Amino acid sequence: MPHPLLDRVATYITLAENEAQEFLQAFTENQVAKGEYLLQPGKVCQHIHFIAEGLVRHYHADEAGQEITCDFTPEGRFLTDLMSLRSGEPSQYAFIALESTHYYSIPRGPLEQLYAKYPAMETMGRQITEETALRISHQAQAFITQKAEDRYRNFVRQQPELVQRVPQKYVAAYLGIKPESLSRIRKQMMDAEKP
Amino acid sequence: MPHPLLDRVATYITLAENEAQEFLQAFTENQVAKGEYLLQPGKVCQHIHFIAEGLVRHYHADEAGQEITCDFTPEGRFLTDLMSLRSGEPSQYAFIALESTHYYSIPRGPLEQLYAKYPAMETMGRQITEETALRISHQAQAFITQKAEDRYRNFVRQQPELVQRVPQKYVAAYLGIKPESLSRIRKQMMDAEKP
DNA sequence: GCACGATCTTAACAATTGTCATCGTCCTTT
DNA sequence: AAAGGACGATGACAATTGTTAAGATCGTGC
Repeated sequence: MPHPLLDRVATYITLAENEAQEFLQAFTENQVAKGEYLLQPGKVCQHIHFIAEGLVRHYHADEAGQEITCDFTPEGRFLTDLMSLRSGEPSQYAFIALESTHYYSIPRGPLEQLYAKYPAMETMGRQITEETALRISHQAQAFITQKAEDRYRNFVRQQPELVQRVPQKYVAAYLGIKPESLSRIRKQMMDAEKP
Repeated sequence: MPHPLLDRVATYITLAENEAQEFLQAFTENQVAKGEYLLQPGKVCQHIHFIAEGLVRHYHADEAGQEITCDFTPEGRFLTDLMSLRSGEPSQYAFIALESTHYYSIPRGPLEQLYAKYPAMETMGRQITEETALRISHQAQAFITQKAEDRYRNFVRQQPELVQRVPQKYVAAYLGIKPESLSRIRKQMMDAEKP
């Protein structure tokens, strides 16, 4: 029987039926409504989550207490704060649902046990971490080399669904600009399209 | 006998003497002069490097063919392009020595063999990858939330040695601004200090 | 030592983005 | 239906950074 989490795992490694069951059983199944937290601000991140359905916004509060949206996780991707997970200290981030979200969670301890028992799973974990690092790295590149309009164009091109699903003020925060600036950029793009 | 690479490994895992020797023997020892490449542009990255002494600049060429400095690796840190290493495709990056650099390199194959033989080494590899991801993530955060002057202040505070060792035009590129802008920012900071 | 090129500084002006204030729309709640 | 609030659009002005050009300084090689 198909399962979104096992489908994703299958893209990395092949598990025997009993291994797949043991893997799944280490996870809990959860559901949050729009506006509810997967990780509350100031709490310790103790799980790795897999988003089966829905959309999550990552943010953190800077020194001035401002919310800074830094990423979105839609269905099909993993989600955690590696720093907090490893150190056990409170996370600097919060995860909040932009849509009703269905997800699976595994605590660090059981995950480490699976890693120890099945080295292939650790290999998978390392690959997922690497991919996350690459995603973040690519985003950082974009910030260094591109101006806001180019970042927005690329965001629209690379994740067109998200443009529809994410309120513009969060898109603006993700792009590192103010909502007014995003409005201005969108207008310029509209004007340029239809002279 | 102390060895910079084993010293670094010892901060993650404890190796038996024979394991340490097997680990070391999988590496080759290398030396490049200032201005020489550890990874030439357009080549496949086939190794993970450990910088024992020296300083390396990472850059990549964007669509317009411009060099974009994205990071520096001083002595004591690991260095690779995970994307190219994993895919076997040409790297989008180049690594070039800013100073005479002494380093150790291990190809992907032997590393994977070590991972398979000693799961603790894979654990270490995963941790190093996570740390790299966190470093990059933190840098991306800084770009989203801070203006250029703040990014420069933090760079000076966090890596004061590098400010001395890296030519300013590369610092500017790393900060995502033009050399002229960095000059202006430095002047403003000097003026503010000594009125 | 000298000359050359690379690097850094400085200044004026242009482009981009931020800030502030206002307005309209849509949605929710009553 | 009315009131209120969140969201987005718009415009004027300020702050930041880019662009261009010129000159100063430094190091390197001849």
